[in-house]
Amino acid sequence: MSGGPLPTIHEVARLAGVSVATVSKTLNRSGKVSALLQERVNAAAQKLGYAPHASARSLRSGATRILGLLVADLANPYFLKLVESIERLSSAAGYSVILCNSAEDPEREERHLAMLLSQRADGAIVIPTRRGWSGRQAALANLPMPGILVDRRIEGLDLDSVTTDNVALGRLAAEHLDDLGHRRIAVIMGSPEHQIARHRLDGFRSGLAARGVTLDERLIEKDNFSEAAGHAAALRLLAHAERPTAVFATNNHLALGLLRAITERNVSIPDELSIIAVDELPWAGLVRPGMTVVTQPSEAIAETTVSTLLSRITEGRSGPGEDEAKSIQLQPALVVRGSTAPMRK
Amino acid sequence: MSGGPLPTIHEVARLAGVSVATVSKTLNRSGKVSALLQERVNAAAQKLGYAPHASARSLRSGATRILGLLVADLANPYFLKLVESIERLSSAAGYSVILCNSAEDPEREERHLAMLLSQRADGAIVIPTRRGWSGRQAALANLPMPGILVDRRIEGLDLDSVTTDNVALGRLAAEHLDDLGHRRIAVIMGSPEHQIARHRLDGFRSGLAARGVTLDERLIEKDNFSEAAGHAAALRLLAHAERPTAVFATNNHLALGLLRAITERNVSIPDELSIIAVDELPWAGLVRPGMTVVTQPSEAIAETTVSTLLSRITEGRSGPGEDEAKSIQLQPALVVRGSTAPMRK
DNA sequence: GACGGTAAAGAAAACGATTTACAGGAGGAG
DNA sequence: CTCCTCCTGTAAATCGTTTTCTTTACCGTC
Repeated sequence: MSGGPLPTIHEVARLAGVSVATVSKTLNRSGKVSALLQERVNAAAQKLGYAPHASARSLRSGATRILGLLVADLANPYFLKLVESIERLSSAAGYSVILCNSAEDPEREERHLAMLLSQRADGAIVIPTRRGWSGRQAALANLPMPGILVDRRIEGLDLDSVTTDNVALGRLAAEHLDDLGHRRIAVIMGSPEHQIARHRLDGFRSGLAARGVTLDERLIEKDNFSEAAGHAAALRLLAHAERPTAVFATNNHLALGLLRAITERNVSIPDELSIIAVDELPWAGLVRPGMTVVTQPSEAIAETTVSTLLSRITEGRSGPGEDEAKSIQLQPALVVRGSTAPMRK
Repeated sequence: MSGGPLPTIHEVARLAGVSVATVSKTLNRSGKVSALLQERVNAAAQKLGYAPHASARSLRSGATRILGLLVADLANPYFLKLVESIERLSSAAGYSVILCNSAEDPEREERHLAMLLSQRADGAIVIPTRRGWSGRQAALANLPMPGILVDRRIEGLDLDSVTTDNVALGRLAAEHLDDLGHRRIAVIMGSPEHQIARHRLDGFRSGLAARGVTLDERLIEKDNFSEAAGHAAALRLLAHAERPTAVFATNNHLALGLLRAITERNVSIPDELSIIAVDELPWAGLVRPGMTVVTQPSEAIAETTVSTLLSRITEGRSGPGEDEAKSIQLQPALVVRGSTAPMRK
């Protein structure tokens, strides 16, 4: 917060006694410059505290080295983890990240996309909002820069995507509970309109079916993804005539609601009830026996996302054969802790 | 991810049958353009899907409409809340936000600052790392754009800052516990080298002193800010010969550790022990009687930060009288829930 | 009818970098 | 000695805007 105008490449050139072209070549390690002049140029740049003007550079070169990161919901701790990893990886690769939060609002999402277009970001990483994509796929499909979808896919949109294999995730949870001998199993699934919830439930159901266990449809609680919904669903389940011996909560908000109901009703975990949830959470340590969870590979997802996007950017969609959108699915993992236990005979 | 090169202002001008200057004036609502031509220009821009090239615009106009947001630790939920609010407010004011996470690493912080300088961000919002500022204040002081510090201040640095009044925060907690009649009170303070922790403790101590209560120095637990440190400190306090009747945890990681210890030792809250912490937390609902907390006014802090920075940007540090850095402190609030109760006689 | 004033539109000069195309000099071959 | 070829370094064009400065046209007034 001081100092006059910043030095330009001309002043560096003058101080070093060379032309601006030589300065540019030296700083970008492109073209041939003798060692002597390189020395002089670097010294001059250092002395003046020269920082190249990114706008001027991008205007001429056509690349901004900026990535747009458009997140559906920053408050979601899982997305936050993705944001953190993506920022770190992009930054390490020399890209800056413009962060946008759409807060599940399609209108904000659209405004942010327009802004990223104006900024001529070199690429866009998008966790799309849940709804409002019916007529708007064009907005993403027509993006003039490479784009990639994370965590959520959009049906009928020809764009790279990286997601968790949510069917496998459901199956993993199912197999664990079956291994422990549970038969009366409940699921708090969230909104049935949401693709991810459906996949997790499908995987869970088919996982049980493969072991010869049928999921009781009356023990599937459907509503939305809020903590309140999870709480209400859990209370209904606990009031059942034949109380389930295990519960699978398909999302962390739901799990939080479930835990609250359990605390209020003084249900003992895992003696009276086994519970399994999705994703590690900061407060997991609070839950006494430790939460058994199925985790999404967030770091791997971030890595795959960034590297896939960057190669699209550098390759410039050249080969006409390799041009199809990739749908990458990564595998979840089971982490067993104390909140699940063998069913008592 | 398609379409050829983006249309430029020249193509809009040609389609509308006017000069580029007229297009520019129309789109920026500056200068005089007849209604007829405005109509034609807007129609042409619309039809071509024209989006002005931000780099070209900034190069000429000198303003990027970009703010840098450099955060010491994205994983901290309190900072996350600030990030969320700052992004929303900036976006509403027409600014894009480049997000940088230094992860408490001074080196990353420095690299990010250099990047923001190169990008010619119009302003920088910085939550500085805890350490490593001894010799580096210059890096911030010499920033050529307006900058503002949030949450943490740096001694001897002439820069605007917005923080919580942490002395008041400590006092608020003290008065509440005194109102309830507690006398044997413990504090888990975190690192004594950290200014914020010291302020909170000072406020707490003087708040008690003003009521004629002396804080027992042996009940002040000092270490670092980790969950593990909070846990260890809590175990020591619970093992005390004369166990305290109330505990103040000055930070959310510490509170988490405290809660874990309490759960493990089966201490009943608030019957055996009253606890008070800092900041609302997503998992607060899990704690049975509800957490009594002193909250920092995060939304107000974000608002003040953004508006102060934006006015510095637009006013361009003109008036030589009003030029001094402002240190703004905002007031915390007490939220009483079930985790604190009157001391039993 | 000449003149001045005003408003609207356009021509052209920046902004600060990259990049292309060219110039100059050294060195070697014929 | 001349010609050709590298090899460095430079001049100048260019990217897409904004902005300044002219130009043009129109109108009312004397």
